[in-house]
Amino acid sequence: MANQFVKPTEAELEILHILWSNGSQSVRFVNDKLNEHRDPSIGYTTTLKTMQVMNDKGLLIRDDSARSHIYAAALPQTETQRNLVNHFVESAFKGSAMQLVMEALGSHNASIDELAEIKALIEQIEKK
Amino acid sequence: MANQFVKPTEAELEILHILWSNGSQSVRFVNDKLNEHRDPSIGYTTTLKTMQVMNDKGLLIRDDSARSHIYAAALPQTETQRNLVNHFVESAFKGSAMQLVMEALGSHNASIDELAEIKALIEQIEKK
DNA sequence: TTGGAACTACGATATCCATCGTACTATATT
DNA sequence: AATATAGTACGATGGATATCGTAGTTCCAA
Repeated sequence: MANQFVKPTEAELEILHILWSNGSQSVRFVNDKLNEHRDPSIGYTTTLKTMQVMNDKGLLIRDDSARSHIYAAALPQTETQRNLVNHFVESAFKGSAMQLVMEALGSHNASIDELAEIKALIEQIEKK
Repeated sequence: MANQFVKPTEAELEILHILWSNGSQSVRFVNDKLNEHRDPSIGYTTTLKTMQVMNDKGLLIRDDSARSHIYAAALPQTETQRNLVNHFVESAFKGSAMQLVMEALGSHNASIDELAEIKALIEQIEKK
């Protein structure tokens, strides 16, 4: 049992999304991104503190060789999302992942291309 | 804006599952169910308190005409799950429900029947 | 070379969540 | 009737989360 999953909080997940999309970045960058579409805005030290906590939890990796520390997500996006889905399926759907799939398919708009992609994935699974 | 979604916590969701599966029940029943597969067990007053809070939040409806109060889930399971999926898609997948579908399809085992059911649903969506 | 801008560290706070203990009340048993 | 049993009400607590303020440090620019 190497990696025990640490579930990020909502605020932490937002920060992870920014780092996944933009690569390793400073607190300043992340805080600015967070506040791009937000009112009231989040204070700089709030973001700093959160990222320090995330570093302690092992969610982020910090490079403190320069004056301004640079943070990176410790796990890739897909792996974290897989863990989150596992947890969510358990708590909200009592383990029935397919029920979740049906719900997500049903009440959200899917494009033609997306539907085709999903059908392809299903057929690939069926071939096994 | 009639019904503002109240997101149940993990503990509350467990209680909701019990009420969805078993219909309206007393605190005693719910607490016993919760402890069926659990060690250490949860104290009776813990469950009582949680259900009282859920009643205040509007997650449960209480019939207190008898000495032992009877609680029911305020919303049906499917509606609550739809709200939870909406929230989850936003926070974990930045709104991309289809990415969630792919993830859930990919890393969980689906039976032949379930896959067929999903394909049928997709075709139904495509016909629109 | 010194004063301000930008950065980190960290303590403090308010709120929420899960949990429990105690006090009180109503019913059931002897 | 007296006592035990089972229920409700509710305050208290510990831990996590999100937030911010203050103190201290480093660097650059006038």
